[in-house]
Parts: sequence; structure tokens; C-alpha cells
Amino acid sequence: MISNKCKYAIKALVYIANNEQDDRAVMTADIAREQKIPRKFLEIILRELRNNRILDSKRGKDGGFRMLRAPEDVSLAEIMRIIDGPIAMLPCVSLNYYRSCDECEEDSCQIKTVFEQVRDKTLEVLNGKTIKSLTLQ
Amino acid sequence: MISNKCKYAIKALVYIANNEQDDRAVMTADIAREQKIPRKFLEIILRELRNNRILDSKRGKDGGFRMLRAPEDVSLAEIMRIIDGPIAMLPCVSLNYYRSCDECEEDSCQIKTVFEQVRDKTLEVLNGKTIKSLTLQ
DNA sequence: ATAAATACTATCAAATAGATAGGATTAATA
DNA sequence: TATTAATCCTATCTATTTGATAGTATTTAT
Repeated sequence: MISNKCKYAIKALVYIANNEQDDRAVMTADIAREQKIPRKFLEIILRELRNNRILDSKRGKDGGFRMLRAPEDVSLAEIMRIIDGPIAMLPCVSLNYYRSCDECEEDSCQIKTVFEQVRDKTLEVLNGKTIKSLTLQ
Repeated sequence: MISNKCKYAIKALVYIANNEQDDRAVMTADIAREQKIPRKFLEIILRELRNNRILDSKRGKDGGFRMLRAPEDVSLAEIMRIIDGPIAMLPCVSLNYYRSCDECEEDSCQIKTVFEQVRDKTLEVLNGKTIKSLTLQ
């Protein structure tokens, strides 16, 4: 399961990609209202995406958020890693958040291979899907 | 991520399938020692697998656990659902633990389709892998 | 100056993860 | 029938994560 936070992040990014214009950033309050995301929680999420250089922000009146990187270059896998961490089902098969298992020797681990397969199939989908591919056009 | 509990469950089942014999059930203490699983925690797991009719248990001296169903008929997907619940990444695309999203209309949800694809690819692997396929022969 | 936006810090409640402890019950066998 | 050795059951505990909320500080357009 991905967290609500991660689901909100994806929806917010798609909303921003759909609604940003050259002269206007997209405001937290609009995203929160339209996507039914708790506003203060959304603030935290958007700031986190900003800190990870997915979004750009502008403070003050007429402020808001816009995509820093092109929507077609931002994959779901990347967003999920920022918000939720590892995508793999076991730490010992994670590409970006690898941690060894305490209790098993990895060379002889029976279950590692299965979860490597799951990881690869999952990433085939999540690397291939971008924010752009989820927008209206 | 799957829980430690779930990883322990899979390892315990593979160990039981590898070590059970007609005249001998496999004891919790042996599994715990060989697979480095906390013993009291393992007890809870094995009882849960027994209550879900994956394992059979025998109490008292010379007691222990053995497979109730054939190892080749028990998929990883099934074990993971028993121990951790849903396999899908979103409640609204779960086959066995469906829950609707509060905040979005599903017909027009942009992200549902992606996570249906992830679910299907994941289940291709996890339905296909059985306890038997993880044993020594 | 004012209004309106994000940024930041602190805090909180509920659920989940990951166990541990201790006693009750069952069954083989000497 | 007493002993031993196993599972069964109930209760409890701690730490972490999840999912937020509140309040204030800072920035910026007008």
C-alpha cells in the first residue's frame, strides 16, 4: 500500500500540471479544494516536493506552485520514492533504499529472487508512467 | 514493503515444507532457531497460518506443525494476504480488500489505472510462486 | 500599509509493527 | 498417573509511522 500522503502528492502534481499557466502558479487552497486534500497536510507535501526539486514555489500574494521539471520527465516511481521511500517489497531487494536482512544470508535466500521479480515488474510500470501521462492531454 | 511478520511466515512455511516427514511434525523452536525468527513472535504467526487452514498443528509432546495443504497449492499471494492484508498499492484497486476512496470519483480517477497495472503484474509473479517452488526440490 | 500567499515549528492522536511474558491446555510415555 | 514437552491463549508493551492540525513567521504584489 502507498500512503494517503503519496496518493495526495500524485494527485496534486497532476492537478498542477493540468492547471499551471505562464502567468499563474497554482495555489495550495485550490488544489486542496478541488482534490479534497486536507489543506495543511497538503502544504507539507508540496513543500517536500519543492525541497526535492520537483516543484518550484513562489511566496506572497499571487504565489503558489508550478512544475520545476517538465511533467513528462517526472515518473511516478520518483514521486513514490520521495514521499514513501522504497518501492520494493523487501529492503534487501531495494535499488534505492537497500538494507541487508539481519537474519538471512542473502546468497542462499529463497525468497529474494521472487521479490526482485516483483520489483522489476512494478518498476516497468512506475518508471514508464509520468505526471504528464496522467494529465488531460 | 511487506512486514517482517510476513517474511517470517514465508520462511517458516518453506522450512516446514522442507523438513516435515510422515512421522514428524516440525517444531516452532526448530524453525525459530534455524531461520532466526523470534520464537514467541513465530508462535503467533504459525497459529495464524493454522487458523487459516494453511498449516495443521499437533499439541503436546512430539507436537508441531505440518502443511495442511500441499506446498504446490499454496501461493505467496495467499500467504501475504493472510498476514499483511491487501497486495494492491491502493485500496480502490484491491481484489480482495477493496475499499473506495473518500476523496475521488473512481470513474474519473487518473491514477487508478496505473495501480491496476501494477497489481496485475505483481499478482502474475505472486500467484505463480508457491511454497513448493521455494523449497529445495 | 495591507492582503494574501508560502515557510516553518511544534504538537497530537490513532493505528500498526514488532515483539515479550506467563500461564493454560494437550498429549506421549516412563 | 506423574512428568515432560509441545502448542494455545490472553494480555501487555514500546517504538514508529500515519495522518493530520495549530499557530506564527516570512515574503510579495498592489
